[in-house]
Amino acid sequence: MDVLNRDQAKERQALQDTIYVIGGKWKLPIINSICNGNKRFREIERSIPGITTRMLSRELKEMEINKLITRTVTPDTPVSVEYESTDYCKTFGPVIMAMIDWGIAHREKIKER
Amino acid sequence: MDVLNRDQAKERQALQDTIYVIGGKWKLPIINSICNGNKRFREIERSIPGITTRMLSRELKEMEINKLITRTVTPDTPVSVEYESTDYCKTFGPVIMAMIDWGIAHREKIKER
DNA sequence: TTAGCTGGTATACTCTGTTATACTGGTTAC
DNA sequence: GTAACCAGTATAACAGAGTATACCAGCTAA
Repeated sequence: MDVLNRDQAKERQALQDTIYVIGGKWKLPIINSICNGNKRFREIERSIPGITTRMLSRELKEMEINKLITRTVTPDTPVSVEYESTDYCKTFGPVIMAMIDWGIAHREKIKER
Repeated sequence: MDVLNRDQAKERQALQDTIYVIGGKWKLPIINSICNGNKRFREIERSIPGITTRMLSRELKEMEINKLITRTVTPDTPVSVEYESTDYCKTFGPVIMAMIDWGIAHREKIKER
């Protein structure tokens, strides 16, 4: 395999790795919501119309395991739970921004017709 | 809804639009492969280990319908089929690059441990 | 002539992401 | 006391993305 093909394979691998981590319908919207300052479960839920409590619960758990977010329980009355994005999570910033830009341009393009 | 929230809703919508268009396991790797100069069916197939002819065939059809790629048949003997990315498809460049960058950094990070 | 390339299609199946709906236990407000 | 909020869990079912395997017709090089 020559240098060019080695790079292509590496890039394909990297692309597929990323898809593996943030694939699915909800992970990026959740990350985006939390990065926008939403901390509470119901707050995040409301910020993403269509998501169910079950999906949100599952995704948050998985993302906590993968160190993308932290879950902090404050045992006051009433108990409050706060989710926050880790620095690692914030490295998705450029990916999310690129996708937002594309989505906005896409809508503009459709509107034009 | 105030200005800030309107923006958040717009960004979330754009993000979800993009996920809708390029979601799934194979679309971005296929786009990337074609943008890297692979034109022939088997060539693309070989460049993406693990993909089946069925998935590749299905995705290529859908992407052709959505004007992301063109399919050109040259009726020589033997018949040759060439796929090429459209300019519209190339607008995914920044998204793909951001994801490749993330994937590479992700591997580096894992290697470190 | 037989093996292997091309560009796919056909059939059947699995799997899991996703949805739908209901429910819990504790707290606060009216 | 009852309605509504919080942070979820439980159960069941579904749809479709993805896999596995075989096969086709036409061509070609050994």
